[in-house]
Amino acid sequence: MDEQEFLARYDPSAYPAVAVTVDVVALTIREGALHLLLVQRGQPPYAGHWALPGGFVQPDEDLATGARRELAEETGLGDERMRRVHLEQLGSYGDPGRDPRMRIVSVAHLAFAPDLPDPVAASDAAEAAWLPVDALGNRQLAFDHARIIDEGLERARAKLEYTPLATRFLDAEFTISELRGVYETVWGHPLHAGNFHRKVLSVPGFVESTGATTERGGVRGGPRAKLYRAGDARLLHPALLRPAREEEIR
Amino acid sequence: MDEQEFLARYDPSAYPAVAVTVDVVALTIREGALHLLLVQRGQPPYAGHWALPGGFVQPDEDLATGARRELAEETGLGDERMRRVHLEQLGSYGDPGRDPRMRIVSVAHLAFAPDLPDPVAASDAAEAAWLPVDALGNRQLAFDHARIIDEGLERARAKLEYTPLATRFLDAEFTISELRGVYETVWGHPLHAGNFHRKVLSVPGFVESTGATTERGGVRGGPRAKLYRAGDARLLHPALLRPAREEEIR
DNA sequence: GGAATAGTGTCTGTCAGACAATATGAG
DNA sequence: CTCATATTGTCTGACAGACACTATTCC
Repeated sequence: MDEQEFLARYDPSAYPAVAVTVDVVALTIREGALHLLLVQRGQPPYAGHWALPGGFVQPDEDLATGARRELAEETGLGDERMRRVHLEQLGSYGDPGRDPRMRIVSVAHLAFAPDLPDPVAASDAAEAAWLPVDALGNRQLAFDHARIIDEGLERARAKLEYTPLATRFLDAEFTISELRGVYETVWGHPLHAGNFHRKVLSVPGFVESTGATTERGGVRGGPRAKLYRAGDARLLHPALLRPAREEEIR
Repeated sequence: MDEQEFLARYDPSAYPAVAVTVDVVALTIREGALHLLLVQRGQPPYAGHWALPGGFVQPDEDLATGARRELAEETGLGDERMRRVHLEQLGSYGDPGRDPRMRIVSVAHLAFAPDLPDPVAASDAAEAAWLPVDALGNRQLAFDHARIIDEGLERARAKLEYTPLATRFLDAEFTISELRGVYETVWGHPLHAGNFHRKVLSVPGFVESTGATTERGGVRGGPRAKLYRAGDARLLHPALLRPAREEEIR
């Protein structure tokens, strides 16, 4: 039996029935707080609970494309603004019983977006919104999405250390202070302005100057800040490390 | 319609037909060279090509359990020795067309194992073997497994930097030189013995002394080395960084 | 004895973090 | 003018990497 013949005889239904979905942990920063895109489910299971945007992967699309499509549908963004969104695979979640309907393996993705307009609820959701991640504790999350979100947040914090992806939370041009704000928001504690400034400029390819400055100083005074855009580095070297986290080591 | 009723009416076959497999990039060190567990396929598609060990995820097991099961089947290891094997999820690969039979999403895993006996070929494979990763170039790899292996190797190199997982390539007790050998093998270049020694001992929780030493010195002379076992750290702090890789940054 | 290895000591350049200083612009 | 902020400078301790040295053991 050669390959052609084998394929002709192949019966897909002979294998365990599994469905594959793509879910997206989409993060943005609004008013100095980290926000997460969630949809309120309109249908069982978990009707009324908040859940990650996502859905079944379509036959003709790869996983990343599926995640990007789901995110675009939920945010209502056009191609242009979607292009500034960073998207990467986070991990797959496939415990039996994580979905009561059937065996569903979810391929979770992580997205970093600049401040975006309020989302539009898709057909299968009652509502969609950017919610502050610090206030998720009292919300009922569907499936194992609380765990996926936790792992997404930790991945995001780690990624800021050794990649220039913090710039993806900002518009194309930004000041060093705005960039510092991203780090402070995602990491959850203040950074020393002077040291941060010097460090960012010393990492090759992190940011490049536009030559321009802001139109005005800060709301409460201060000189106009120079504007920068993202550089061409894919990795930060040396990395911008978070202060030691003794509790996470053991 | 409540949740119960909804679930009773739910029709799994209404969703796109996808199969989910787990594949394993299993690494070990033999004779100072990094080796990878591969099986030679006995059936189409890609009959005769080398492939990662793996298979369909079973209805009652989660993804990590499936990967562990596939690895145990292929290596013939018992529970005891499997317990010393590190296994983590690497990523999912689901491009349409990556498998000519049907839409298959593969959840790849990465495993670190101490030197293990030669594998036994499972039923669906003509042969199974630990092959040196440096000599994979001239072998035909099935599906997109070459890419998965590349990403597994890069993940392995990165993991040695900030986790103590290098110890998983060794037996329970090891010398600092053996540990250095793991780093040199995985990273592919020599390290300074003295500096490595001091660094390893200075990282809290990386290794702990057993109080014992080796029975004899090295084959070509030298004093007996102290023996260590893995410590309780989950992360290395400060990390053991690879020398700067200028080419990987941009 | 000769050679290789384990383990320790020392020095230097780099860098992170603390702190200080200066300059600019909002109110 | 007063204050907050942007940006640059200085200092100190930690650490990585280069190099050197001693002790131990194999052949």
